[in-house]
Amino acid sequence: MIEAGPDKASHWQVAINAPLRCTFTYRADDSLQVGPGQSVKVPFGPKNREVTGLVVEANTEECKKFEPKDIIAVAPERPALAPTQLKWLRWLSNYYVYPLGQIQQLVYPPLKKHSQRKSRKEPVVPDVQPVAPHPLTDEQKAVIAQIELGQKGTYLLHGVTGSGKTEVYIEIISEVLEKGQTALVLVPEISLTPQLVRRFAERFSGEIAVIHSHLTEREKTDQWWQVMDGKKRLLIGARSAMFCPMPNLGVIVVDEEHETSFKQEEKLKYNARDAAVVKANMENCPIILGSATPSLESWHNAQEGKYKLLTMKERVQSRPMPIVEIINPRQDRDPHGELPYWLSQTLYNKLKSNYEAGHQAALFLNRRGIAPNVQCYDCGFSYQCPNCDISLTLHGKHHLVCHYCNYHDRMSEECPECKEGEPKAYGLGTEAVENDIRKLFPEAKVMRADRDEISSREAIEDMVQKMESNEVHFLVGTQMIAKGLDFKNLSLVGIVHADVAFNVPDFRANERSFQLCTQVSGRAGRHQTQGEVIIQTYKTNHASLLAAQNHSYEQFVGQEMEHRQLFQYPPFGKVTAIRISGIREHEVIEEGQALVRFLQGLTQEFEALKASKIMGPTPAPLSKIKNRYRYHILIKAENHKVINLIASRAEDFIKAHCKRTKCLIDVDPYSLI
DNA sequence: AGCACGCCGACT
DNA sequence: GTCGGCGTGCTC
Repeated sequence: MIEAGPDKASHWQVAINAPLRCTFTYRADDSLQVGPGQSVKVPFGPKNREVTGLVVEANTEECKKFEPKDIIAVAPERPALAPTQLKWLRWLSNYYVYPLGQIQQLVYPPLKKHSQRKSRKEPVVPDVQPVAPHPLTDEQKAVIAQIELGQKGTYLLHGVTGSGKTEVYIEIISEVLEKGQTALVLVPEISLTPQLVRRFAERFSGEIAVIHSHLTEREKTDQWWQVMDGKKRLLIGARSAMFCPMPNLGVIVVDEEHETSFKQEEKLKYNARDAAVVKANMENCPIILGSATPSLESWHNAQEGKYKLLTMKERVQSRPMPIVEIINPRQDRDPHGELPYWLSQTLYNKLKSNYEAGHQAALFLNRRGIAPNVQCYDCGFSYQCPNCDISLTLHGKHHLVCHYCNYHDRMSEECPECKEGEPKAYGLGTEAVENDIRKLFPEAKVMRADRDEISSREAIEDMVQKMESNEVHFLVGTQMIAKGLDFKNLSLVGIVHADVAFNVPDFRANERSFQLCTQVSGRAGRHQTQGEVIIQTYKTNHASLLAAQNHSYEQFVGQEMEHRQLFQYPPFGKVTAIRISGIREHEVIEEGQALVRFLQGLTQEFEALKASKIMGPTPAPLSKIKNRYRYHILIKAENHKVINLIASRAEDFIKAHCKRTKCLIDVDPYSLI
């Protein structure tokens, strides 16, 4: 009875949870309910250890080379995936050159369905009283009217900060839920605060599930099942939530679509925004990408007609945009030399009058600690990390830390090299800014928000609560305070040293500094008061800053597109990075060179690949981290099809020849550092 | 990833 | 002599 029935296959191609890109053939007993999309347990390897696998498709041809093993069982608590979900996973596997069997692990929650223990923790989704919808502005109504539900379509919602994008999402989602469908909202992890969840909960109480990485495994599992079982129909989550299988999906929203944190940098190096666009298309539902500063990729797609552009230029209740001033602190010193060197007279005056008027101010600097470098005046000695190619950052009075491997050292009184000079701190960090502000405003409450101060979710809550209740006068922080926060009494924002953002060897540096300045200044004066923003920089004529000053996305995008086109960078071409690292530098170089030679041979061999470029291996800007030397190979090509062809051949070559180094393929990389 | 197989140094 | 280091190769 080995013969399979006419309508039921007995042999299946199964993707295994192992770093293998090929599928394996298994036989299913008649008693098992096996089909494509089903999770199964199979024996694998010489000891027949039990691993999970994903049934991809029925096996068509008999192969005599091996005897297929039997599928042990259908995996418990793993409902079979819908055809569209399976198709999407296969797309991810192919596009990002990553084994399907390992992607499968992202689809299911980490624990068993029901726990015995009762949780004493706060519920993940707050219990709130329903609130009536805000009246919509004409612009919001116009945008909503253009979004067609029930069919596929990608919409780029470009709305200035404070234009009320969230109200648009809420309106669309309520229509989708009314039709009995489900909705997925993806937001950057950092902005997934209870404030945001509460806003949705006030409109859709009892319908919401939330998934992000700060939940416990139990909480995550429970939320996951609520969605899979159809008990909760609106899922709000960070990028990983998009793997949760949602029945009858009616819309996807990606808020702050330009955010680089949508790109996962490890394992499956996917971009959640791009993957969401593909998912929505496969599910045949609309997707809305929202941002005040759209990524150049999305903007380009809108210009090409692939995405439909929706624009909101007005802030709700006609609140004015903040006034932005660009100042060179070197040319705006206080005449008596009493202010810290980093603080311009103008910014100080504004901080002072703003404080005296009873308003809050925020100072932004994208660097932690007291100073990023400690050097000896006499001999030039500088404290370096022994494991990484970077100087140690000073924290507190004499505590030195490496921000990459957490190496600790203590700063000595005299120079460890020449024994004569005295080590001195160079450069600036949030801790130093905080100290200086405390000295300048001894009566004021100063709070610092960076990774050293705010490490947990509760700490963010605490910070938000203290800001909302006006317990804080000055907030000093990094990235953390740039995104999504909305404080009524915050009317002044200072960007302490904007140069940090664009002095990075990366083709997206300009884009990032424009986004940063725009997003940070969007924090100022969102309510009654006129907001003010001071950008301190040594490059007062930097084009990205001027565009941010004018609140002109068009101005920025025009000049930046030219630059990208000139160098064939995205969105005008596709890039893939291969990151090579190893303990011995010469091995990294040798294997990298071998890989480059192979790929260059490949591009010359085939006519279709002639236009693509293979560059490197070049040392990464951070050439050593945790005692591993790091090199890059960059592949540039005109479209993804070519990239994918080269990348999959690279993958094969790496498997066969790169034995002494670790090689990772990063399709559409976000950081080249 | 895991696990076996195989080839060399340093131990009871 | 053999125990175990990890380089190499395979997994339906």
